[in-house]
Amino acid sequence: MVDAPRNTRQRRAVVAILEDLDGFASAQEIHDILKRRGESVGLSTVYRSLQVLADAAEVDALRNDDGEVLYRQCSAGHHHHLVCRSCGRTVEIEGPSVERWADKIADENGFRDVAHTLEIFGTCSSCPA
Amino acid sequence: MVDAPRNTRQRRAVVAILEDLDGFASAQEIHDILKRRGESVGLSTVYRSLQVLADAAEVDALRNDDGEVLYRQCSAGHHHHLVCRSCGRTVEIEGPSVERWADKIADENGFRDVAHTLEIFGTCSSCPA
DNA sequence: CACGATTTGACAACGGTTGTCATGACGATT
DNA sequence: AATCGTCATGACAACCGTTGTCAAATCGTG
Ligand SMILES: [Zn+2]
Ligand SMILES: [Zn+2]
Ligand SMILES: [Zn+2]
Ligand SMILES: [Zn+2]
Repeated sequence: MVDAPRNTRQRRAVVAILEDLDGFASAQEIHDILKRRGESVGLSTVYRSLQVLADAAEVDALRNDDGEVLYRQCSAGHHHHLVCRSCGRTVEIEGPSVERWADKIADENGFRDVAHTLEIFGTCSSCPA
Repeated sequence: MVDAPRNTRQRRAVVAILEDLDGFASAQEIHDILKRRGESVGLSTVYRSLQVLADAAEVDALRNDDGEVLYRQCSAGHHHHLVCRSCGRTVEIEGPSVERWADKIADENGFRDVAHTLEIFGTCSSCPA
Protein backbone atom coordinates (compact mmCIF):
# COMPACT_ATOMS: atom_id res chain seq x y z
CA MET A 1 0.00 0.00 0.00
CA VAL A 2 1.40 3.33 -1.01
CA ASP A 3 1.09 6.36 1.23
CA ALA A 4 -1.47 8.84 0.03
CA PRO A 5 0.08 12.06 -1.20
CA ARG A 6 -0.04 15.00 1.17
CA ASN A 7 -2.77 17.54 0.79
CA THR A 8 -0.75 20.65 0.06
CA ARG A 9 -1.87 24.04 -1.11
CA GLN A 10 0.16 23.59 -4.30
CA ARG A 11 -1.33 20.24 -5.26
CA ARG A 12 -4.81 21.54 -4.59
CA ALA A 13 -4.12 24.58 -6.76
CA VAL A 14 -2.95 22.46 -9.70
CA VAL A 15 -5.97 20.18 -9.42
CA ALA A 16 -8.24 23.21 -9.27
CA ILE A 17 -6.82 24.54 -12.53
CA LEU A 18 -7.31 21.20 -14.21
CA GLU A 19 -10.91 21.16 -13.04
CA ASP A 20 -11.49 24.62 -14.50
CA LEU A 21 -9.88 24.00 -17.86
CA ASP A 22 -11.88 22.12 -20.44
CA GLY A 23 -9.01 21.50 -22.82
CA PHE A 24 -5.48 20.16 -22.79
CA ALA A 25 -2.76 22.44 -21.41
CA SER A 26 0.97 22.18 -20.92
CA ALA A 27 2.72 22.26 -17.57
CA GLN A 28 4.06 25.70 -18.37
CA GLU A 29 0.63 27.02 -19.31
CA ILE A 30 -0.76 25.77 -16.02
CA HIS A 31 2.17 27.36 -14.23
CA ASP A 32 1.41 30.67 -15.94
CA ILE A 33 -2.28 30.50 -15.08
CA LEU A 34 -1.41 29.90 -11.43
CA LYS A 35 0.93 32.86 -11.41
CA ARG A 36 -1.73 35.07 -12.99
CA ARG A 37 -4.21 34.01 -10.33
CA GLY A 38 -1.72 34.91 -7.62
CA GLU A 39 -1.63 31.33 -6.36
CA SER A 40 1.96 30.93 -7.41
CA VAL A 41 3.40 27.43 -7.47
CA GLY A 42 6.95 26.51 -8.41
CA LEU A 43 7.41 25.16 -11.90
CA SER A 44 9.06 21.97 -10.63
CA THR A 45 6.09 21.38 -8.39
CA VAL A 46 3.67 21.80 -11.28
CA TYR A 47 5.62 19.23 -13.29
CA ARG A 48 5.75 16.83 -10.36
CA SER A 49 2.07 17.18 -9.55
CA LEU A 50 1.10 16.50 -13.12
CA GLN A 51 3.37 13.48 -13.26
CA VAL A 52 1.80 12.04 -10.16
CA LEU A 53 -1.69 12.68 -11.45
CA ALA A 54 -0.85 11.14 -14.80
CA ASP A 55 0.71 8.07 -13.18
CA ALA A 56 -2.43 7.63 -11.13
CA ALA A 57 -4.46 7.99 -14.34
CA GLU A 58 -6.30 10.95 -12.86
CA VAL A 59 -5.35 13.03 -15.86
CA ASP A 60 -4.67 12.15 -19.47
CA ALA A 61 -1.44 13.20 -21.12
CA LEU A 62 -0.54 13.47 -24.77
CA ARG A 63 2.17 15.05 -26.88
CA ASN A 64 1.46 17.71 -29.45
CA ASP A 65 3.40 18.08 -32.69
CA ASP A 66 6.00 20.23 -30.98
CA GLY A 67 6.78 17.50 -28.49
CA GLU A 68 5.22 19.29 -25.53
CA VAL A 69 3.22 17.16 -23.14
CA LEU A 70 -0.33 18.37 -22.58
CA TYR A 71 -2.53 17.38 -19.64
CA ARG A 72 -6.27 17.24 -19.13
CA GLN A 73 -8.65 15.95 -16.50
CA CYS A 74 -10.79 13.56 -18.46
CA SER A 75 -13.57 11.20 -17.62
CA ALA A 76 -12.58 7.72 -16.54
CA GLY A 77 -12.16 4.86 -18.93
CA HIS A 78 -10.26 4.40 -22.14
CA HIS A 79 -10.99 6.99 -24.77
CA HIS A 80 -9.34 9.17 -27.37
CA HIS A 81 -9.41 12.87 -28.18
CA LEU A 82 -10.32 15.41 -30.78
CA VAL A 83 -8.11 18.35 -29.86
CA CYS A 84 -7.98 21.92 -31.19
CA ARG A 85 -4.39 22.70 -32.07
CA SER A 86 -4.99 26.35 -31.37
CA CYS A 87 -6.91 26.59 -28.08
CA GLY A 88 -6.68 23.04 -26.74
CA ARG A 89 -10.46 22.59 -26.66
CA THR A 90 -11.11 18.88 -26.52
CA VAL A 91 -13.86 16.42 -27.30
CA GLU A 92 -13.53 12.96 -25.83
CA ILE A 93 -14.25 10.26 -28.36
CA GLU A 94 -14.79 6.56 -28.23
CA GLY A 95 -14.28 4.01 -30.93
CA PRO A 96 -14.92 0.48 -29.78
CA SER A 97 -14.40 -0.92 -33.24
CA VAL A 98 -11.04 0.83 -33.52
CA GLU A 99 -9.93 -0.73 -30.24
CA ARG A 100 -10.82 -4.19 -31.43
CA TRP A 101 -9.17 -3.58 -34.77
CA ALA A 102 -5.92 -2.42 -33.15
CA ASP A 103 -5.78 -5.42 -30.84
CA LYS A 104 -6.46 -7.79 -33.71
CA ILE A 105 -3.71 -6.30 -35.88
CA ALA A 106 -1.20 -6.55 -33.04
CA ASP A 107 -2.20 -10.11 -32.25
CA GLU A 108 -1.99 -11.22 -35.86
CA ASN A 109 1.57 -9.96 -35.97
CA GLY A 110 2.63 -11.56 -32.71
CA PHE A 111 3.09 -8.37 -30.71
CA ARG A 112 2.68 -8.41 -26.93
CA ASP A 113 2.13 -5.66 -24.33
CA VAL A 114 0.22 -3.69 -26.87
CA ALA A 115 -0.92 -0.11 -26.49
CA HIS A 116 -2.13 2.36 -29.04
CA THR A 117 -2.28 6.09 -29.48
CA LEU A 118 -5.04 7.69 -31.45
CA GLU A 119 -5.66 11.41 -31.46
CA ILE A 120 -7.37 13.69 -33.91
CA PHE A 121 -6.07 17.23 -34.23
CA GLY A 122 -7.78 20.12 -35.94
CA THR A 123 -8.93 23.68 -35.62
CA CYS A 124 -12.17 24.11 -33.70
CA SER A 125 -15.06 26.25 -34.84
CA SER A 126 -14.32 29.08 -32.42
CA CYS A 127 -10.70 29.49 -33.48
CA PRO A 128 -9.57 31.56 -36.49
CA ALA A 129 -7.89 29.89 -39.45
CA MET B 1 9.81 24.94 -59.02
CA VAL B 2 12.25 24.27 -56.25
CA ASP B 3 15.85 23.43 -56.95
CA ALA B 4 16.67 19.79 -56.50
CA PRO B 5 18.89 19.13 -53.54
CA ARG B 6 22.54 18.43 -54.19
CA ASN B 7 23.71 14.89 -54.42
CA THR B 8 26.24 14.83 -51.61
CA ARG B 9 28.05 11.91 -50.03
CA GLN B 10 26.33 12.64 -46.72
CA ARG B 11 22.81 12.68 -48.05
CA ARG B 12 23.42 9.48 -49.94
CA ALA B 13 24.78 7.85 -46.79
CA VAL B 14 21.72 8.77 -44.76
CA VAL B 15 19.36 7.52 -47.44
CA ALA B 16 21.35 4.28 -47.67
CA ILE B 17 20.93 3.67 -43.95
CA LEU B 18 17.20 4.27 -44.19
CA GLU B 19 17.01 1.80 -47.03
CA ASP B 20 18.83 -0.82 -44.98
CA LEU B 21 16.82 -0.42 -41.81
CA ASP B 22 13.43 -2.06 -41.65
CA GLY B 23 12.25 -0.28 -38.52
CA PHE B 24 12.01 3.22 -37.12
CA ALA B 25 15.21 4.83 -35.85
CA SER B 26 16.12 8.15 -34.30
CA ALA B 27 18.45 10.70 -35.85
CA GLN B 28 21.06 9.89 -33.25
CA GLU B 29 20.82 6.16 -33.90
CA ILE B 30 21.33 6.77 -37.60
CA HIS B 31 24.25 9.03 -36.77
CA ASP B 32 25.78 6.25 -34.65
CA ILE B 33 25.28 3.65 -37.37
CA LEU B 34 27.03 5.90 -39.87
CA LYS B 35 29.94 6.42 -37.52
CA ARG B 36 30.23 2.67 -36.94
CA ARG B 37 30.30 2.09 -40.68
CA GLY B 38 33.09 4.61 -41.03
CA GLU B 39 30.95 6.83 -43.27
CA SER B 40 30.87 9.57 -40.71
CA VAL B 41 28.35 12.36 -41.17
CA GLY B 42 27.91 15.34 -38.89
CA LEU B 43 24.99 15.12 -36.51
CA SER B 44 23.52 18.39 -37.75
CA THR B 45 23.61 17.06 -41.26
CA VAL B 46 21.80 13.90 -40.25
CA TYR B 47 19.07 15.97 -38.63
CA ARG B 48 18.82 18.24 -41.64
CA SER B 49 18.72 15.38 -44.12
CA LEU B 50 15.95 13.67 -42.19
CA GLN B 51 13.97 16.89 -41.99
CA VAL B 52 14.21 17.39 -45.71
CA LEU B 53 13.20 13.81 -46.37
CA ALA B 54 10.30 14.05 -43.95
CA ASP B 55 9.10 17.32 -45.48
CA ALA B 56 9.18 15.70 -48.88
CA ALA B 57 7.21 12.77 -47.43
CA GLU B 58 9.99 10.40 -48.46
CA VAL B 59 10.19 9.12 -44.90
CA ASP B 60 7.63 8.82 -42.14
CA ALA B 61 8.28 10.38 -38.75
CA LEU B 62 6.67 9.69 -35.40
CA ARG B 63 7.38 10.38 -31.78
CA ASN B 64 7.94 7.63 -29.26
CA ASP B 65 6.87 7.87 -25.63
CA ASP B 66 10.13 9.56 -24.72
CA GLY B 67 9.50 12.36 -27.16
CA GLU B 68 12.20 11.33 -29.58
CA VAL B 69 11.38 11.55 -33.27
CA LEU B 70 11.85 8.30 -35.17
CA TYR B 71 12.19 8.02 -38.92
CA ARG B 72 11.52 5.26 -41.39
CA GLN B 73 11.42 4.86 -45.13
CA CYS B 74 7.91 3.59 -45.72
CA SER B 75 5.83 2.80 -48.73
CA ALA B 76 3.89 5.64 -50.27
CA GLY B 77 0.37 6.53 -49.28
CA HIS B 78 -1.36 7.13 -45.98
CA HIS B 79 -0.90 4.35 -43.47
CA HIS B 80 -0.21 3.71 -39.81
CA HIS B 81 2.28 1.59 -37.91
CA LEU B 82 2.64 -1.30 -35.54
CA VAL B 83 6.01 -0.61 -33.94
CA CYS B 84 8.14 -2.69 -31.58
CA ARG B 85 9.10 -0.50 -28.65
CA SER B 86 12.26 -2.51 -28.18
CA CYS B 87 13.85 -2.96 -31.62
CA GLY B 88 11.83 -0.59 -33.80
CA ARG B 89 10.65 -3.38 -36.11
CA THR B 90 7.62 -2.06 -37.91
CA VAL B 91 4.58 -3.35 -39.71
CA GLU B 92 2.70 -0.91 -41.90
CA ILE B 93 -1.02 -1.11 -41.40
CA GLU B 94 -4.04 0.30 -43.12
CA GLY B 95 -7.45 0.99 -41.75
CA PRO B 96 -9.78 2.63 -44.23
CA SER B 97 -12.71 2.47 -41.85
CA VAL B 98 -10.68 4.21 -39.16
CA GLU B 99 -9.85 7.01 -41.55
CA ARG B 100 -13.49 7.55 -42.40
CA TRP B 101 -14.46 7.36 -38.76
CA ALA B 102 -11.87 9.98 -37.74
CA ASP B 103 -12.96 12.39 -40.46
CA LYS B 104 -16.60 11.94 -39.55
CA ILE B 105 -15.97 12.63 -35.85
CA ALA B 106 -14.02 15.78 -36.66
CA ASP B 107 -16.66 16.98 -39.10
CA GLU B 108 -19.52 16.38 -36.68
CA ASN B 109 -17.74 18.57 -34.16
CA GLY B 110 -16.96 21.36 -36.58
CA PHE B 111 -13.20 20.92 -36.67
CA ARG B 112 -11.24 22.00 -39.75
CA ASP B 113 -7.73 21.17 -41.03
CA VAL B 114 -7.99 17.78 -39.49
CA ALA B 115 -5.17 15.28 -39.12
CA HIS B 116 -4.91 12.21 -37.00
CA THR B 117 -2.19 10.12 -35.42
CA LEU B 118 -2.66 6.42 -34.90
CA GLU B 119 0.15 4.12 -33.92
CA ILE B 120 0.20 0.78 -32.19
CA PHE B 121 3.15 0.02 -29.94
CA GLY B 122 4.11 -3.36 -28.55
CA THR B 123 6.88 -5.90 -28.15
CA CYS B 124 7.52 -7.99 -31.22
CA SER B 125 7.91 -11.75 -31.19
CA SER B 126 11.70 -11.65 -31.57
CA CYS B 127 12.28 -9.32 -28.62
CA PRO B 128 12.54 -10.49 -24.99
CA ALA B 129 9.95 -9.46 -22.44
C1' DC C 1 39.06 24.68 -64.30
C1' DA C 2 36.52 28.69 -62.09
C1' DC C 3 32.92 30.48 -59.90
C1' DG C 4 28.56 31.18 -57.18
C1' DA C 5 25.42 28.83 -54.55
C1' DT C 6 24.53 25.18 -51.52
C1' DT C 7 25.93 22.05 -47.92
C1' DT C 8 28.59 20.68 -44.23
C1' DG C 9 30.05 20.25 -39.34
C1' DA C 10 31.87 21.88 -34.99
C1' DC C 11 29.90 24.34 -31.70
C1' DA C 12 26.72 27.13 -29.16
C1' DA C 13 22.10 27.96 -28.03
C1' DC C 14 17.37 26.61 -27.20
C1' DG C 15 13.23 24.69 -24.83
C1' DG C 16 10.92 21.35 -22.33
C1' DT C 17 11.77 18.50 -18.71
C1' DT C 18 14.08 16.29 -14.76
C1' DG C 19 17.47 16.18 -10.90
C1' DT C 20 19.42 18.38 -6.58
C1' DC C 21 19.12 19.58 -1.99
C1' DA C 22 18.46 22.91 1.71
C1' DT C 23 14.31 24.74 3.46
C1' DG C 24 9.59 24.50 4.74
C1' DA C 25 5.04 22.41 5.43
C1' DC C 26 2.09 18.42 6.60
C1' DG C 27 -0.06 15.49 9.92
C1' DA C 28 0.39 11.63 13.26
C1' DT C 29 1.42 11.34 17.88
C1' DT C 30 1.75 12.86 22.33
C1' DA D 1 -1.05 22.99 21.20
C1' DA D 2 3.75 21.52 20.75
C1' DT D 3 6.96 17.94 18.87
C1' DC D 4 8.98 15.52 15.30
C1' DG D 5 9.91 12.34 11.29
C1' DT D 6 8.80 12.50 6.80
C1' DC D 7 7.47 14.25 2.58
C1' DA D 8 6.88 18.29 -0.51
C1' DT D 9 8.53 22.53 -2.26
C1' DG D 10 11.17 25.68 -5.20
C1' DA D 11 15.26 28.02 -6.90
C1' DC D 12 18.60 26.49 -9.62
C1' DA D 13 21.50 23.61 -12.37
C1' DA D 14 21.79 19.84 -15.40
C1' DC D 15 19.97 17.10 -19.11
C1' DC D 16 18.84 15.79 -23.79
C1' DG D 17 16.97 16.09 -28.21
C1' DT D 18 16.91 19.37 -31.42
C1' DT D 19 17.83 23.73 -33.99
C1' DG D 20 20.69 27.83 -35.14
C1' DT D 21 25.28 29.83 -36.59
C1' DC D 22 28.78 30.65 -39.80
C1' DA D 23 33.31 29.85 -41.81
C1' DA D 24 35.08 26.35 -44.60
C1' DA D 25 34.33 22.70 -47.89
C1' DT D 26 31.81 20.85 -51.75
C1' DC D 27 28.82 20.57 -55.68
C1' DG D 28 27.77 21.20 -60.44
C1' DT D 29 27.19 24.49 -64.06
C1' DG D 30 29.36 27.09 -67.54
ZN1 LIG E 1 -8.21 3.50 -27.58
ZN1 LIG F 1 -9.89 26.12 -30.76
ZN1 LIG G 1 11.27 -6.10 -31.40
ZN1 LIG H 1 -4.60 7.39 -41.16
